[in-house]
Amino acid sequence: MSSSDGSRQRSDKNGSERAEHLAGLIMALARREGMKTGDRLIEQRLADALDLSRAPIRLGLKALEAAGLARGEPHRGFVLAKNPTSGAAQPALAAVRRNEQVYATIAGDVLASRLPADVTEAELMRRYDVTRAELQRLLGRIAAEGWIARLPGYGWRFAETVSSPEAQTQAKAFRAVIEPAAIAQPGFALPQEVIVRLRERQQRVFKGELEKMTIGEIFHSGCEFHEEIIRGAGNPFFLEALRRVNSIRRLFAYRSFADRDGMRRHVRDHLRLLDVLETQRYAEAAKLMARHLQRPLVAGLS
Amino acid sequence: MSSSDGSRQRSDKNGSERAEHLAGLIMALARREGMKTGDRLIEQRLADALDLSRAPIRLGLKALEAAGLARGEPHRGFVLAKNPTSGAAQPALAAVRRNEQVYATIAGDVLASRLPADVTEAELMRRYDVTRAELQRLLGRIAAEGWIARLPGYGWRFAETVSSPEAQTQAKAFRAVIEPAAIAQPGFALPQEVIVRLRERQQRVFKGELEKMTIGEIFHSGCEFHEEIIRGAGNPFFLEALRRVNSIRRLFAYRSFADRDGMRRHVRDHLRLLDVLETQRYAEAAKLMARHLQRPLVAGLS
DNA sequence: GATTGTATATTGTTGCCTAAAAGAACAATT
DNA sequence: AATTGTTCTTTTAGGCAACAATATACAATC
Repeated sequence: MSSSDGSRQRSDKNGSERAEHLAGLIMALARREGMKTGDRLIEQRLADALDLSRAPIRLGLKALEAAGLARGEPHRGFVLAKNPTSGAAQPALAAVRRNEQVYATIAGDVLASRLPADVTEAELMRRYDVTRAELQRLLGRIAAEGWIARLPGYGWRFAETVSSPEAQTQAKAFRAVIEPAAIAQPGFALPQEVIVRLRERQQRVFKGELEKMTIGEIFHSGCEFHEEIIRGAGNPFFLEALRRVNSIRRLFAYRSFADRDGMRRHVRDHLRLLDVLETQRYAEAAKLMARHLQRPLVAGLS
Repeated sequence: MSSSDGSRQRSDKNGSERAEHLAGLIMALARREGMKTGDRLIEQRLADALDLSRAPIRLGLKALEAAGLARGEPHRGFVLAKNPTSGAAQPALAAVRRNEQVYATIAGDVLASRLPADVTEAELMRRYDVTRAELQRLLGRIAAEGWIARLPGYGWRFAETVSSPEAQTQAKAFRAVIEPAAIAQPGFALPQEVIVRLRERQQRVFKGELEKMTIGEIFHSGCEFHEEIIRGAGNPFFLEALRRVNSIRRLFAYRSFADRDGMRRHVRDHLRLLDVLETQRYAEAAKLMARHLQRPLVAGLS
């Protein structure tokens, strides 16, 4: 990609890269929340949602204003100037994606077995042209996702989980066990407001917005749905396990392409499931979930 | 504990601390493997088992010799001079444990909710009197075990998983789902040699060695048994999920005390399970496992 | 009363450097 | 043929400085 002369300084160019990144995060959040032009962007609200303080949020908002996506007036805060799903919002979102590039590249290399199981940090720094700090943050994240682990001595080792070609099937088999079982747990319950929120989002996806969404967003939305439901078991181990599987499934998702029709059917499944859950017929819901997860893969989703 | 004047330099004293640690690792391995006085300590073998190279192993062996636990002759390598389960071997093992102290302290504080959910690195450095590097390694490990996660901004957040008082029950409920399900998976199979190895170890524990083992070792042995079995499903997601649960259960294990009788019954369950697995009656084995996991808690083990 | 603007303290990052640890290759020994 | 002893190179860790990002508290404004 870039130069190979070892100079790897942070390309500060003109605008702060960090600010653009933050702007992207805010825009992505706005999209997820289904916000529209004219909606207020309240600092504290955003800060809470993104687990940050107001200071970085403010940076992002200013960058958003500079990009013409938000309008701010003194003492009155910021307001969305463009619809987050519109074309104008794309560049800001791309800033986030660019930040994910190295991650995605590594993921791809591991999936394609272009990397040995054991690697050293220096090797990775050279290969992907990143600083040690960037790499370490990245490795930390990957480690948390569970597909790399530190060796006692030097270096890291990739989990076999990921590179194996059966991983996708195995992930499905695993989910087919834990998700229905979670619903069938004694204390399972899903608050009404959660059901409402989930239904609303699924319906929004169902009619209309599907076409505008990226694969990443579609996938993310699906994960959120399932995670929200498994949370109802009140047992964090189920949630954790699903999260982990999903973070690995996401790696595959980058490669699959969208099948909009299959996805429609998929979302319909979700809506039906919500109906059953609402009436607290959990045994039935568990069966429904099991069937849902046994459906043939739709663009790597489920 | 130690001084509070902020001076926290690596106390090199006389002997290298690292070497003692390595010696402890070797001794612990020798115990696990059931080695006896006179057995050879082959460098490459040890290096492979501990995922290290020969250089650090050699350091550990020298430290072991200095402690009188191993005897070495030129060009003939090292030989165990004491039985690893004997009292003489205790100090070396303690060196490893000392290294775990901070980890255990943090674990205890989290379990007892003496720490807030969100913490900063500086706070932890002050509280536990460790350098940043030590802390980062520790946090990395804890993050890999899944009970802390980095926040986007400053600081870290502990998972609710751990601090909740129901965690133990929830871990059990989760295992009661995945372990039998793993055995019931279509392609489940356990190689004969694995069964033999597991049976051998369980029998060794059953008669005799139980009394000599520490709680940590007993727990470790139990985990290994279950992990080895779930591995038979050939689906790494099951194994990973169990590993993660176990690493959290280990935190509780520090607090529970051993009930030797309950453990005998427990090991008997294991042996019976192996018998059924050997004859490939997997459906039956799955049921047996389910029952095994529903037994009342025995000193936090199962 | 909620939200924004601003100032300040705290926290984490980065780069540089030296030292120490680990890995790899090969010769020597049994 | 396997294992140990030795040497050499690569890789990581530690500490410290300056710096950048973040959090927090409080005043100002709507």
